[in-house]
Amino acid sequence: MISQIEKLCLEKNIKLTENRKIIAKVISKSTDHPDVEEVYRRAQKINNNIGIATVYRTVKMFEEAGVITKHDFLNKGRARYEALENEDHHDHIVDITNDVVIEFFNEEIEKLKEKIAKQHGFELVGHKLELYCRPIAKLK
Amino acid sequence: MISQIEKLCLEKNIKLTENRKIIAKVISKSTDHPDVEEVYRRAQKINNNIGIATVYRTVKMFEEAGVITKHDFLNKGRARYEALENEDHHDHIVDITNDVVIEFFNEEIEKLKEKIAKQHGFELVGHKLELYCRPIAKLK
DNA sequence: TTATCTGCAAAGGCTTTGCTACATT
DNA sequence: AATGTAGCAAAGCCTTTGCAGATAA
Repeated sequence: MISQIEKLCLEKNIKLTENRKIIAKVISKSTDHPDVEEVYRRAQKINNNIGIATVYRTVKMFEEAGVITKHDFLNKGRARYEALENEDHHDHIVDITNDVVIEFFNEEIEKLKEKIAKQHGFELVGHKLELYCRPIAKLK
Repeated sequence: MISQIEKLCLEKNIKLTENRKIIAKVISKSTDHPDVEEVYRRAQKINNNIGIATVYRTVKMFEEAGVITKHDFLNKGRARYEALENEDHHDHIVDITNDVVIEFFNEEIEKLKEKIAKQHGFELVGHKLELYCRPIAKLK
């Protein structure tokens, strides 16, 4: 089973070494937007010879090639990564109580972003939308 | 003329020393979301005895008190600040060609943010929306 | 006086990079 | 053989912090 990351790497002529395959696999299988330390930890379970510098170099490379996406939720100064699966762009709700990230997609927001950019004389090339939230307390 | 920052500090019982007044003034007068180095440079023109540690301490304090707002446009890992004037919340268009930041407000987006949070069972407590754009090339 | 603030330099956290050995073509 | 890759440790960048002197209430 080839991951989306590996597929994109092939398309973009990024050589997939053993280490890179491991890192690609770890990120592909993660649904929790792990940071570099966490990717490193998970990668080490597969091959404990891997160095953290390699993880840093690889995620940077994947990100610059547009193969994975980088986030810095809450401006914490610590990068977190996710694979970008197919074309399904999405935004994020950050549950600040439980430190959990939830993905969502909203067509209206997508349209508004384009519209606003255009109104100001710009072409939209990227964006960032994060909603910081607390779970609504359930009443008994 | 008392700035909005000073006013908020009074309300929140933040002691306004000479240095803090200078920093408040610098940020109040800036429309370009300066980073710490830049606030420091501008503050030094007013009093060249001020240290950069004081700037770091002060902007952090102002930010935690909700008196100014911190950004990290494009995840560059460098904080930039702006005063929050009255209640006029706004989002940002980042012109990546000219490295200029433009503010905008869109009522529909505001409503959608609330709605999306609610749909997912959350209460919205904050958010971040940045549109990364390029100016549309003018045709002759 | 007592608590707070400030400047400086040192330390911290995350990330990048120089170097040398290693792997792959 | 030649080019690119990896691990380690060192360096870099932005930010925070310990400390001692200065300031303010």
